[in-house]
Amino acid sequence: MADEKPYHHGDLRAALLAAAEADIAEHGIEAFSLRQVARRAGVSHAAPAHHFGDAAGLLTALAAEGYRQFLAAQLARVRVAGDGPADRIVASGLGYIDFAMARPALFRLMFGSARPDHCEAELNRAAGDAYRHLVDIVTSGGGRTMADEAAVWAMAHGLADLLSAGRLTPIAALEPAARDAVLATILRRIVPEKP
Amino acid sequence: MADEKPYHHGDLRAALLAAAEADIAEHGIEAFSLRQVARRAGVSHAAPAHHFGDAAGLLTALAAEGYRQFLAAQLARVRVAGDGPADRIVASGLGYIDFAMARPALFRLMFGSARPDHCEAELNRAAGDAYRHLVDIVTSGGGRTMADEAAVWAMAHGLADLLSAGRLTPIAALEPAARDAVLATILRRIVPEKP
DNA sequence: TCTCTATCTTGACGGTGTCAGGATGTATGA
DNA sequence: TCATACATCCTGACACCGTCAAGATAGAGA
Repeated sequence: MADEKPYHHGDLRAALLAAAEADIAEHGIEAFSLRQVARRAGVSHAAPAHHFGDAAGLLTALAAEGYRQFLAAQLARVRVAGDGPADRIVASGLGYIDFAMARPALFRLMFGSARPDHCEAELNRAAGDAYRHLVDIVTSGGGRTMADEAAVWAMAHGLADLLSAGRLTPIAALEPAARDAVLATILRRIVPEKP
Repeated sequence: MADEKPYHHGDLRAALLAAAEADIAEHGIEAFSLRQVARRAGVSHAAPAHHFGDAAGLLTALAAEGYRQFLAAQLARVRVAGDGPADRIVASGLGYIDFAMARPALFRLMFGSARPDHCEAELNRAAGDAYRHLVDIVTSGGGRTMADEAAVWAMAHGLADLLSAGRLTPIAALEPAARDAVLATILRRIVPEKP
């Protein structure tokens, strides 16, 4: 009790991040408003500045958290996939697409927006971790060249971006199991040939 | 002469479109400002409203023009490509990527922004023309299934999006001829097999 | 020449991000 | 215990933004 309106929020930082993601999920990144997010979290319009500096700081922190969950989505798929190197590449691609379809606004913030500061240390590290996972998966799957890596990344990213943007509707309309099957077939096409 | 500051601009509509593209190319779509564009074109802050209604109207018209040039970039590559069906698919993909790398801000406006009204008639038609070209190229290249179409589109789009965003730097750093060779190799991997 | 209309300007309104300075709790240390 | 220091949050102000209404200007047609 006694929590009707405590002066100190408790965990305002986390609340603001959650409010920001809800806001961009509802209205899109273009309509993002720091004051709107503050209202949603029930604090004054200048409260976010103390935790994030400015609007770019909040979106940067949100994108960094996004990259961590993005990597987790890929690892979750890999964990339940077969042991073959091709299976792991396909599974990782499906995780890539899972995340993009489940959190389209966050995905666009990470890959299609200039508002986060992509040079900031925490965001850079989170994005680097995800990239290193990609390289590991591809090289352990027999990939040798720069083209192998680019092909796998671009295929997963292209499917994820188009699907999360509401294109490729015939595939997006499939039920999950059938959709996974089609996407796995496509992803398997560009798995580097075993030597 | 007598053009020091004519009250009537002459072709303000075209001037505003050019100013808008220059603006988003310099500062990104997120920093787009209608007043800034008006200043760049040398007119008052409310002048754009007469031609485009509001900011979304201007960006919608700009995106529609972008789709026309996007299709033209693909056709230009196809025109100088070999006659084989696979050659035409690869050429179209290279044109897709050409456009994204040459006009990254415009590409993002078209594919990664919710500010244009993607339901508006002119934009919808221009985007539909580009999509129909894709389907034509794929089906004439032996594609039969929904997966064939999605695979070609996603591969070209993934490469284009990543390259235009400054990722895949090892490929972006190559000189044009070498880059084309690498990209063509990647694109050829997903060309549907001849029956 | 006179009027009509498209074009552009001016001025105002509410909303936004950011900054400075003040208010309010919480923790520290005598 | 209590006073001081600090982190946290609020209030108020400023310039900028998009949009609307109303007025000024120029060219076109009668």
